[in-house]
Amino acid sequence: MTSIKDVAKAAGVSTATVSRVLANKPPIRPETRERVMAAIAQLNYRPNLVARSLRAQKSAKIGLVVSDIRNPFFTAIGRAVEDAAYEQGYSVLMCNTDENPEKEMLYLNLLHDENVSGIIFSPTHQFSLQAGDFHFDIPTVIIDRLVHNKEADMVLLDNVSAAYELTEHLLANGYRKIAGLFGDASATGQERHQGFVNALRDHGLTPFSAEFVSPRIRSGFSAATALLQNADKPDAIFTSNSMLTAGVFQAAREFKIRIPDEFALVGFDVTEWGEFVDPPITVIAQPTEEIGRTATELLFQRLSNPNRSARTMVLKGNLLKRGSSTAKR
Amino acid sequence: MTSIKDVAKAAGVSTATVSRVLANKPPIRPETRERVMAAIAQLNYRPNLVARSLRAQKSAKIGLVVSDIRNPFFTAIGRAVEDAAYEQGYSVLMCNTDENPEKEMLYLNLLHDENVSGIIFSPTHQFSLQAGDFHFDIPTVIIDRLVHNKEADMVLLDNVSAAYELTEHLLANGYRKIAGLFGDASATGQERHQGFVNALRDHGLTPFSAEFVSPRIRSGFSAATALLQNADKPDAIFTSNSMLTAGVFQAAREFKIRIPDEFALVGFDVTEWGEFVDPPITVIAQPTEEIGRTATELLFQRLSNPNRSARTMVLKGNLLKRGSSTAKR
DNA sequence: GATGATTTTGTAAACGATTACTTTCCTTGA
DNA sequence: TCAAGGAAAGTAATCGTTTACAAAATCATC
Repeated sequence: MTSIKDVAKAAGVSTATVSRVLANKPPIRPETRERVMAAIAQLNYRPNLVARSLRAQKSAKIGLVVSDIRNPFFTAIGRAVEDAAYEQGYSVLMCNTDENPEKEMLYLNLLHDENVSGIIFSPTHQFSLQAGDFHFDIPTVIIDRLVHNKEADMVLLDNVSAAYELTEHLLANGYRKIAGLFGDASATGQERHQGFVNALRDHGLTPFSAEFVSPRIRSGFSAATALLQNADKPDAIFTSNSMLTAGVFQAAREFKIRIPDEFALVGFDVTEWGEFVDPPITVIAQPTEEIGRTATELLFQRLSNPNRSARTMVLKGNLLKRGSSTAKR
Repeated sequence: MTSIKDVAKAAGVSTATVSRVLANKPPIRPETRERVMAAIAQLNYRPNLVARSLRAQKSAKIGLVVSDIRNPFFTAIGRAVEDAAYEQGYSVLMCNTDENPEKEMLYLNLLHDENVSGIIFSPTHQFSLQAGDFHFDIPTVIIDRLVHNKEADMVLLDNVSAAYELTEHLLANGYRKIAGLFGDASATGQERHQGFVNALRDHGLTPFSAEFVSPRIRSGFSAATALLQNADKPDAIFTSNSMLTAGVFQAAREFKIRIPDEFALVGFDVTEWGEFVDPPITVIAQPTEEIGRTATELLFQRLSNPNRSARTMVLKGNLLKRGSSTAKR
């Protein structure tokens, strides 16, 4: 392992000089600088980031803590964060919590111990409940899920409006008996429920039904099965996340119930399958790319200005009207 | 920041003793040990991993270098690697190369500079070509793509057999005019082409056509469009990766060509959309979970025994026969 | 050419852990 | 009671950087 000492020796200067050349910190005589550069090139020297991080008490790394990277929503965000970080010369440590508060705490500690400069974090429901008491000693941007904490920046979707708009779309297309399925693992489901109920209320209606279930395909499948096998069926199903949408879709196929002829289906988040199936599914598209990028930028802003007061950015979803919810006949 | 010195002072011992307690390294008098533990708990002390890593010249981190984490194949592998690493107390640094050799080199260097203990790595095509000359100074496990290098362990799919089996399935179901579309970005496409050709040859046939194109949906779409609008059409299309499969599927839908009535479609890799569309797509399922886990285990084996000679594990794909390739009528 | 100001470089102390090597403290046996 | 030997704890060097501070070199001015 060649270290800065070797370079210093080879160039006939002190380690301090080498360090200054590396950091491009004047004053350095051009001549010396060249001598050092030559030695670096010749020895193929690369600075040791660990040592640098120890000395500087920080590192060019940020942590990304999400529930599961296999969720396409988080995959997309992860990618956007990585790209934005890369542009600034930072790298990303990805952590999956599986909605498990213990794993979450473990990773938060790990990131701390690794001297990461900042954290982008989608907290579990349990964390959100106590977030007010939590002290973030590392700059942190919360994404996707609202928490009440003065210290952290946030990037969120306007879930209430998005759900409202999605519900209104169903109403505009003539659907009236609308059932709602909402995830129970985060506050997101509750906000979307709120928008759903608001829209119906503003049109003088009440939900055909509204259930909170665990955000998994299986739960969506069972709930839909129950709804659709009843004599009194809904004419539309509103789902608050793509797992539930998938479950409902599978139930429809299993029981050969045609969409949208027998019932309309709408949900959240762009997925590949949702575009490829026939009919494709109407959804609220979250601007994942923008969320990831914005969160990362917010983080870098805070890194360069630690005293700036916390900001919350609320982004709008984008309604993609597709075949699963065409006008009722 | 509380350091080991603070703990030592609080417990009335030297830093060496604290370190020994932490590492659980006898000899330590039970009484002292307890005093130290108490101080640790009271000060809420957490060892600084950066300092530890600098001193030990290694870290409990491994790097994962893949082309794009948004590719479901790599997402699944990433998740499996993370889980396996987590069990050993390791964390994972994920890097996307976008098939770009420069980015790849940059990340390989970064991982080196971060003192990662090992690397799991899916190399670009360009890297593979020169891999023989490359010296891995960090234990490395290559996945997905064959390279010729004595130093690295490898976990691969038996692509030739898998493609052979997939082609035979088409033949068994009565298809004869089979076109092949293969990715040109890695050796994987070539191996699958090999299996494809072998199977046809062993049945006295030749490909209806065989093209190497860039592994993107768009390429699949154009290639399929050209194939299907010709007067002399294939009765089946074999694709070597899921991007191409998607492109072909979209082309079929765009031009209202029915699968499998007008042509059968088969490919590689499990995707959500491939299961959800009607008919679902016949594919070779790669054991992603197993690939990730095996690679990680191989890495840990090497970490504990650096002299062990390099191993290559070849895993079998699993043919999932589905609606897109039912017997020809 | 001496003086002081300015530019350039070097010295050495951190950062927070680990660990070879010493030192101190007990036991034990004669 | 003392010596020897082992157990327990301490001292200080080390990992590879960065950076106050000190020192040296350079330059301009009179």
